[in-house]
Amino acid sequence: MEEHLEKLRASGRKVTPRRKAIIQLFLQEQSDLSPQDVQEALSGATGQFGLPGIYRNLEVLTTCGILFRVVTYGGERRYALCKAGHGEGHHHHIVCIACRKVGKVSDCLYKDGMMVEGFRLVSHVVQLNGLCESCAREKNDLSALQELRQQG
Amino acid sequence: MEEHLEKLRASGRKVTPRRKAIIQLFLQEQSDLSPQDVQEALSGATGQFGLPGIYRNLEVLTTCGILFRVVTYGGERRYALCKAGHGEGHHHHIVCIACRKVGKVSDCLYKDGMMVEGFRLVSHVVQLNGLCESCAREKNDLSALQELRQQG
DNA sequence: CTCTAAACAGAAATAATTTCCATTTGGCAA
DNA sequence: TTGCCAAATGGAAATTATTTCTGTTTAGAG
Repeated sequence: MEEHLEKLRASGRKVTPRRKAIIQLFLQEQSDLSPQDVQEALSGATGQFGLPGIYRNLEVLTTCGILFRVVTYGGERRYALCKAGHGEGHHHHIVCIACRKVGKVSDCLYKDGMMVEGFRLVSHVVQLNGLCESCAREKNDLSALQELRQQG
Repeated sequence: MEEHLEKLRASGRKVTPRRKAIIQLFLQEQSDLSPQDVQEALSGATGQFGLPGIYRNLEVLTTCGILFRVVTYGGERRYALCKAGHGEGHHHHIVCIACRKVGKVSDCLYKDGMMVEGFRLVSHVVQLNGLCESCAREKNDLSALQELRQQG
């Protein structure tokens, strides 16, 4: 937790109860969450959480590198805790399709500047989906995979 | 155009004036388009195009491989003409950040099944952004790049 | 030419996201 | 510690995006 708050301070933002509650939630839930998920999870506990505030805070937490926005082909808005430490540079994430655990991918196969099909690469969006070690051991049936393969 | 209509027929869908008009639009505009862009472009020409119909058709055209949905970190809904021919398998696209030209990336560096950071890769989302040959020649000033680098 | 499943039109419902503004608060400076 | 002020909050309301529904039309097989 403290390491996350440090990122907030480093970017000149305030540490507020709301932000701590949201970070706490992401720490508990190991999955990625939509703004609606966050509202549902936090409502009741600490009074009401309005969606506007949640949007604002998810945005702030993403800006200062505490969360990242998961990329899907469907474009749904979902966030997860960024696994990179403060100051670490370019990286991507890989999400386990079974347990939603998030891993950090430091050495991306694509490097900005490289040539691809006649284009010079300037930026790239990469989101990997896979099975983490423990889930891979459990799931030797591939049926669930097929289902999830298309989700991006 | 005909090659696109063939994809429609191949998937058992009907070739309708609406669908032809949408494909035609994407053929003219070389950029990627949102449903709203499509509505604006097509309204007036052939009477009214309601957004519900546009959503439906963009979805259909995507399903049968004529369009693809561009992936961005922001999650906006934008479509572009798929560069892959009928029956071609797994591929990604690279978009020129200057002229929006789309290129096909057939041999992705990531392969499902490979191991990445302890995960077994099941699916992956890749969207590349770069400069096509002609734009790269023009733009030796990097200022525009910086601006676009974050867009995903 | 007929018939039928698929497509269309568009109103309306729903859901997602942003804007606004009055009130409160974290954290720095005195 | 206390006070200040920019930043954060709360929540209503506006806006925009997306889906659902229903009755009508049409592409294209036979």
